[in-house]
Amino acid sequence: MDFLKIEEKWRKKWEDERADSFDVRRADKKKYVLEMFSYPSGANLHLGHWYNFGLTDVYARLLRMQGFEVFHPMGFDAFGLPAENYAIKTGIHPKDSTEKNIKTMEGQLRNMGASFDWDYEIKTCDPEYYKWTQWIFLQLYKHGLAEQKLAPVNWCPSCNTVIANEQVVDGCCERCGAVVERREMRQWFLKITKYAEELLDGLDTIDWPEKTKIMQRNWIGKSYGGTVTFDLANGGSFDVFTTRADTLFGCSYVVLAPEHPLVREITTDECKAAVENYRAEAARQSEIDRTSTVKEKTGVFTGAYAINPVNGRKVPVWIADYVLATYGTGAVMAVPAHDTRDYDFAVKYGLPIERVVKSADGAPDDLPYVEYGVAVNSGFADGMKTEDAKNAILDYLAGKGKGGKKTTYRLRDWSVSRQRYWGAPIPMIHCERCGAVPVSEKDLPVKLPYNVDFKPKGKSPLGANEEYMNCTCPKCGGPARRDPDTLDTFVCSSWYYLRYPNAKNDKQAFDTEWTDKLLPVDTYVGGAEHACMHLLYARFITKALRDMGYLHFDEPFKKLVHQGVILGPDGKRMSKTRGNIINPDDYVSVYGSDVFKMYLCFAFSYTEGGPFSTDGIAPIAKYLDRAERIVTKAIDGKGIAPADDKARADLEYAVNYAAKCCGADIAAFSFNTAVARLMELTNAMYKYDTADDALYNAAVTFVKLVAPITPHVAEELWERLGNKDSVLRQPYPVADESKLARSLIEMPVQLMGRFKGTVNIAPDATEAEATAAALALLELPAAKKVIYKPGKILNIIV
RNA sequence: GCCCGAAUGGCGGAAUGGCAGACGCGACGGACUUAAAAUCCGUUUGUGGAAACACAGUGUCGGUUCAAGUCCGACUUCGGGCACCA
Repeated sequence: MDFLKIEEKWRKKWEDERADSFDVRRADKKKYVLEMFSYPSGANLHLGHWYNFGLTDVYARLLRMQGFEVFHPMGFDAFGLPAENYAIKTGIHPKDSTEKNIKTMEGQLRNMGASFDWDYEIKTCDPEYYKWTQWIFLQLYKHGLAEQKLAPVNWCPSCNTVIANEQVVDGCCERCGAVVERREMRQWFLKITKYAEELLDGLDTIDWPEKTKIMQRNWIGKSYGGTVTFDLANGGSFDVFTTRADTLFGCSYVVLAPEHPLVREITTDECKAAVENYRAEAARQSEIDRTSTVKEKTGVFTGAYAINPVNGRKVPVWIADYVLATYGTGAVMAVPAHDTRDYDFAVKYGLPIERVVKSADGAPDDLPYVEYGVAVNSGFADGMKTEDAKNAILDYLAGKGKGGKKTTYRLRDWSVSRQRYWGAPIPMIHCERCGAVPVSEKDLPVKLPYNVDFKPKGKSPLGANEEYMNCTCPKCGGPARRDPDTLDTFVCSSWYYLRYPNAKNDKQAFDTEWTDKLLPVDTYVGGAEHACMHLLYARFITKALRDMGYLHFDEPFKKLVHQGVILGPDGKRMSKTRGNIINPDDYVSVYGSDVFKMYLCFAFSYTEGGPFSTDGIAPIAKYLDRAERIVTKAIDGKGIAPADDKARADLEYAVNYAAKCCGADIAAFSFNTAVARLMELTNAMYKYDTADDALYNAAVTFVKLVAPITPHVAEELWERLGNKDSVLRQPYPVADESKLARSLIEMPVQLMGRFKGTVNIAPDATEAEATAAALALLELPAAKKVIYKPGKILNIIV
C-alpha cells in the first residue's frame, strides 16, 4: 500500500469535513481525553510525543466509535527555562524561537493524523492565556493562599544570577563552573500545605496507578508525633518535632538546622567562628547530599544549652546539616541510643548514649535499637509500651505547656517566584507605603515586555527594565514598583485543563457552568515523572478554586495513565550527549503515521516503555499489506454463501474473540495485545481461505477493529469495501458471545499441583464428571482430594 | 542516600495464584519461481530421546501455598522522582 498517499487523501478529507470537531450539543456524552501538553523546547516532535499523543489518540478514537463525544484538545506549555537559556546563548528572543517551534510542532501534530480539535488550542505564553494565570494568582492571594517568605535559591556569584537546580552540576554552575551558593530571597509561595490533608484523602477517590498514589502519599509525608519545647538555659526556647516522644528521657543533645533563625542569637563567642564556617559550608550543599544516610554526619557545638522538659537535664545545642530547616520545626532532639543518625553523630563527637527502650520479648536489642519495645530509665513512663509511652509523655508535656501531640507533613509550600524572563509576570506591585498590593483585575494581563535584556546581571531580567518596573500603586496612587519575577511554569500548567473548554472565552478564565459540564478530565495521560509535582499542583489548584466557588468538583483527573519511557537503541535514556536520539520523522516520512503508530502500539508494553529498535517497523508495514490482501480477497466473496460449517464457525470464533478483546485492550492501554488479537484475526482469515460472505463479514469487522489504530488505512479499506461514510463513525464491534461458546473445553489436569495434561469436558461439567475424566487421564483409581475450578484447572491430590 | 517501579527464549513482549513463552521479529525448513525478491505454509526455551515422553527453566538467595513469573522477606542490576528542567 502507498501509505503516504493514502494518508494525505484521508487527512484532507477529515479536515474538509472537520471530522474531529467536538460537538457541544452532545456534551452529555462527553469523554474528556487529555495528554500532558508539550513543551516546545526543540523544533520537532520527539519520540515521547508520538508515544504519548499518538497512542492516546488510538484510545480517543475507540471512545468515539463507542458512541462518546470525545473532547481531545492540544496546546503548548510554552514558557520555560530552555527557551531563555537558548536566547542567552544565541541571542534569539524566547518569544521568536518558541513561536517558531510551536508552528513546526503544530504541522507535525496535524500530520500525525490524530483527532485533535484545534479550535480549542492554547499556548501558555499567549497574553490571552497568561492573563488568566495571573487572575488565578490574584484569587489565591485574595483568599490567603499566596504569601511572601524568605527562601533559598541557587546563586552563582560568577554569572551573578539565580540558577536552577538543573544547572547546578556537582555544586558548581554548569555555565561557568563557579561554586554555587544558597542565598535567601524574598519569594511568593502558594500555600499548598493548607490542602495537605485533603490532597491525601482525595487519592482514595481517583482511578490512578497505585504507585503514583504511593509517591504522592510519601511526598505529602504525613507523620504523627508531637512537639517538645526546650527552654534555653540563657532564656528563650524552641520546639522540636519528634515521632518518638517515648525516647525523650534518652535525649542527650539537641540539633538545630544550620539555617535555624535562633542559631545566630544563641551561639557563644568562643563558638562563633566554627558555627559561621559550618553554616557557610552547609549553604553549599544540596538537600540530597545533606540528607544522605551514608554521608558521615558532621556538626558543631553552639556553646548553648537547653533544658529537657521531662527531666530538667541540661543538654548541649548543636547544629548539623542533616537537620533541614524546611521540615518539622527545623530542630530535632537527639536520642543516640534509638536513632542511627544520632548514634553515629554521638559516637563521633563523644556525646552520651543512654538506653531508654528495651525489646519487649527479649529479642536482641543492641544499640542503636530503633524498634518499638518497652520504656526503661524513663521516670513515670517506665514499663510502658512504646505507643503508650509516646502518649503519656506528650500528655505530660501538654499539661505543662511544653508541647503535645502534633501531625506534621513533609509537603512544603510551593515556591512560585522565578528570577527569570520567559514566564508569566507576577501580578503584584510593591509600594513603599502599602506594601505588596495586587494588580487590579481590570489591568490584567500584566504584559511581558518584548524588549528586555534577559542576559544575567544580578537581578531578574524584568527588574532592569525601568519602563516595566515603574508603576503606580493601585491602593494609594503613589509611585511603586512591579514584582520583577515571573511565575513558575508549573503555575501555567496547573490549570490548563480548565482553560481548554474555554479557550476562546475572553471574559473569564472559565465559565463555571460550562466547565462543570466538561470536567473533570476523564482520562489523563502523561509521564510518571510528573507524579509528585505537576499532578499535585493541579489537584491543589482545583481544590482551591472549588473552595472559592468557581468549580464544583474535587479532583481534576478521574483516571490517570502513565506512558513508559522509550529509551535509545542502546537501552539508555535518549540524550544529545549520548548521541542516541531517534527522530520519528525519519520513519514517519518513509512509512507514514499509521505504520509508525501501530509499531509503537505493538513493540512496547505501554506503561513500561523500553529500548527503541528499528527492526519492528518494516514488519508492521508488511502486516498491513498482508491485511490489505485478505480484505481485497474478501471483497470478491461478497454475496457468496458460505459452504463449510466447521470452518465458518472457527472463523466466526476468531472474529468475535478479536472483537471481545480488541476494544477492551485498547481501553486498558494494552495496545500491544490489541494488535496481537488483530494479527490472530487476519491469520484466521488466511486459514479460512475462501472468498465468501463469512470472509467478507470478517473483513468488515476487522476494518472497524483496526480503525482506531490505523485510521487512514482503515478508511481506505472501508471505502474499498463499498462504503461511502467514514469507518471512524461506525459503532465499534461488540462480540457475539454465542459464537464464542464451545461444546467442549480443554481442562488442564494437575496432579499434586503439577500439570499432567488436558481433558475435554463440557464447560458446565460437574466436579464428579470432571474428576472422572481426570482420573481416567492419569489412570488412577481415586483421589484423596480434588480442587476443581471450572474453566480453570482440576487438581488431583492423592 | 531516600521514595517509586522493572527484570520472562537469540530479540520485542504475553500470561484475574492454575498448561510459562500469546502475538511478532530473527533463524531454519517447505511451496511457488529458470533463479532471486515478494508471497503463502510449517518448525523454533534448553538438555536427553527417532518418537512418545522425561527433566530443567521467568535476575540471585530464602519463604508461604495443593499450585508461584505472579504473594512475602533479603539482595543485585537497570529506570523514574527528590521540590528552580518540564
